[in-house]
Amino acid sequence: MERKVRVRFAPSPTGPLHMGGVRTALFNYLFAKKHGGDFLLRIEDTDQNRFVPGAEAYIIESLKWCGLVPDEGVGFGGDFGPYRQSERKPMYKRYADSLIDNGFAYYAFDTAEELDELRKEAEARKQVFSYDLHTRNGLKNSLSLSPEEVQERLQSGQSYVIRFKMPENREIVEEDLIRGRVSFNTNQLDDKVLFKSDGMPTYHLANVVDDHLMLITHVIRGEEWLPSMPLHILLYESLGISENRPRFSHLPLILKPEGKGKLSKRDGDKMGFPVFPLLWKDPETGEFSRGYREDGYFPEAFVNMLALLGWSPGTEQEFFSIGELIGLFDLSRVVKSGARFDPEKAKWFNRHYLQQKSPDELAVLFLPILNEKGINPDLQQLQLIVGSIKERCEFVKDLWDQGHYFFQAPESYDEKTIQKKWKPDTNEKLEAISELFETIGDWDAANIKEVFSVFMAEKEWGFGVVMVPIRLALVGSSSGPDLFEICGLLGREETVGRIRKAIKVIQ
RNA sequence: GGCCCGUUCGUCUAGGGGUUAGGACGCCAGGUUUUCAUCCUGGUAGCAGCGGUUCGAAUCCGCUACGGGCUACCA
Repeated sequence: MERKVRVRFAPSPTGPLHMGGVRTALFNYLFAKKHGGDFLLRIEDTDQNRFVPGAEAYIIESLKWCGLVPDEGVGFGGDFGPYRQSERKPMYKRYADSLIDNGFAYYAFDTAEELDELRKEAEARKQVFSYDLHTRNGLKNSLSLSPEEVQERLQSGQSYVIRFKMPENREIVEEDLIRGRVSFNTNQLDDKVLFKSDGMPTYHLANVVDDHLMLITHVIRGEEWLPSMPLHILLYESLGISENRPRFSHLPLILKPEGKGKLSKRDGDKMGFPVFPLLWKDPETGEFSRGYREDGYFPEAFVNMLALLGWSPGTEQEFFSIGELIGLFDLSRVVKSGARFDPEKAKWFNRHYLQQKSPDELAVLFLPILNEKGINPDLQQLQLIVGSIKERCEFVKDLWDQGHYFFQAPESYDEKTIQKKWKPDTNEKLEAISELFETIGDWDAANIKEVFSVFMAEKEWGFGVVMVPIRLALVGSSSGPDLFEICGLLGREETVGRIRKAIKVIQ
């Protein structure tokens, strides 16, 4: 019988979730939903030293914002809990003991200081110390020490770790669902710690045990885990649980927009883009890191952008709803090489999703920004304004930059435009136009344009010489939507008032 | 250093023995907008290098170079 697909996203609560982590969650989610399976959230908090308060809640909120809601996990219930590894602590020792009993693992009594010393010595000789089949017999462990001494140390409560005894000269070959055949020789691998002296398992043990217990069918994780895949495979084998063990897929990393290495928080700070989904306040330093949500990105845009970073459906389609992504997603189409992140393209995606929204929707999103400035516009009027300026915007907050003059008369006028377009007779012409405007019957864009055109034709004035000055009077600069539309939206009184004010102020 | 993974326009990618090597972002130009932005049209630009296999290689193989990851009682 085919097992139900079950995948997990398993972050550590050591800080805010990185956008690379969000992408890993996304690909897991897409894969699960594509196959009618389950998507779980497991919190891997086995390192008490690196625990950061608030990080877990941040992870959960980030997933929710992106619409990647787990079927099971911390905060979401489920039958395979607890889903926080710290709460599963008692389970792991049993597995570690079984490994010892069957000769696949051993106790090691070397202190962290002793090992540190060995590493330093090796470094001095331009070598790298490795706890492995070549060195383990010369170190303090249950392989090198007599059984009596091991018993004695154990009984006296001396602290120890449990290490995996890496077998000699075995070829571990695995078919990675993204990379294809990957192989390792165990002679190159070291004896990893599985169980720490504080009684907690390391990632390797906890990960394998939990994936087994939670019936995980596919492990989809970042490429940084590829080197430990043979260890994990051997662990399943040694634990006698390899029959239904998961298949592996290793995702390419997200790289810096420029320069070397993977994308880091620093890059965002330096180049002015968020690296995290949500705003984060470091509980220790109080330092803030910007988030996509607070920067004004729509979750659909963020998810769409992330989906295409390292994956492509093979068509020329660029915009996808989450439903389309689920339908199209395929691990074999994930790219193998690392992807440089392009903040410009992220903005482009947001522009697209903003343009897709109706003026009503945008007006609702814009309203809080206006309220904060003490402006309480009529909602219907606001929708009209938004409709005329939205195509110039990438973010909701751009609506203010593009349309502030609808709510506040300009305080100053663009100096360059004055120099270029404000001629000696401009004031005179604008006064004539003000008088004209006062006589117009229906004050709407089409009619204003009509009457204005007739007037201009009669006077034989060129449009260019008055259009820009009027715009300057109304807006303060030389950009914006159609001038008559602005006049219509502003209303007759405001329009004429602003023109007359400009006549007074300029020249 | 060792091990593993990778390499198509500046960037994200399609293409997996015979293609004018396709699309998107960016950039540039033209058109529209009597402004600016949008929008439309066009353009720019790429198979890392060298060997091999083959009638034929971006595509398969090898080497080199370059990039990335791992090499903790971190995940």
